[in-house]
Amino acid sequence: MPKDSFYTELHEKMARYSKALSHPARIYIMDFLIRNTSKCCYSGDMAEELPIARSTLSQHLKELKNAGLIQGEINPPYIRYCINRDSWEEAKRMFSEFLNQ
Amino acid sequence: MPKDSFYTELHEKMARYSKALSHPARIYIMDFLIRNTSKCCYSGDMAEELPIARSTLSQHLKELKNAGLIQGEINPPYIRYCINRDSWEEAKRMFSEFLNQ
DNA sequence: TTTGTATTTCGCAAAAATACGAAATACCGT
DNA sequence: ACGGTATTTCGTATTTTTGCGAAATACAAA
Repeated sequence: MPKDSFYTELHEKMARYSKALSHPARIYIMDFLIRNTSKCCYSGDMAEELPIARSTLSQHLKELKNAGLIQGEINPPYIRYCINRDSWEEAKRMFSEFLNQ
Repeated sequence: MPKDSFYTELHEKMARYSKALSHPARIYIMDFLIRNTSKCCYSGDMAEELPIARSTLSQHLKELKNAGLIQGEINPPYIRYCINRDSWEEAKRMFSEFLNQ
């Protein structure tokens, strides 16, 4: 079913990525994951640094996951999060084209 | 008064710019303004293309203005909008650093 | 001074985002 | 089977965003 919208797929996608990054906690999380690609990044690692409840952090992680920017590798009871490289590359490309056109 | 927040100025700013771009209509507007730097860009020009009420468009313009991304040159009854080059350059720099770190 | 034009502001309603604590989940070690 | 641990989901409250039409604004032209 083709997207029934006035806006282009590109515009919708840009807006979706932007929205995912529109909260300082989520910027923090992405920053954390980017700077620690080698480390295991558990929810708890970030929860210790961030001044928000664990359930709230969990929601932010879910939103980033829904936007496709991150993924969680389940290893109960831990969940190791990391950047979704494909989406991240796409986001990079789109932002860079948009910003530098 | 120093910002009393856990997050850095940079993170706050990134989130603010992202939020400004978190709606397809606002992506559309920015795109329009970027592609028409030579033209006069009146609210009405965009209102004719966008499938939203003029008052709604006006609100989106206000948000982009509040985020510092655009500015309006008043020439009643017209208002000519354009990219705020300084902020735009800053946003470019910040996004590119963030995305490519 | 009245009329017209482009745009914004106001007032409101509906939807979405944000946040928390409590409860649920899912596995491990004992 | 029973706790212990890390994390998520649920229920709920508050705030913010989005959207519209009607009214207001501000100037130009007649």
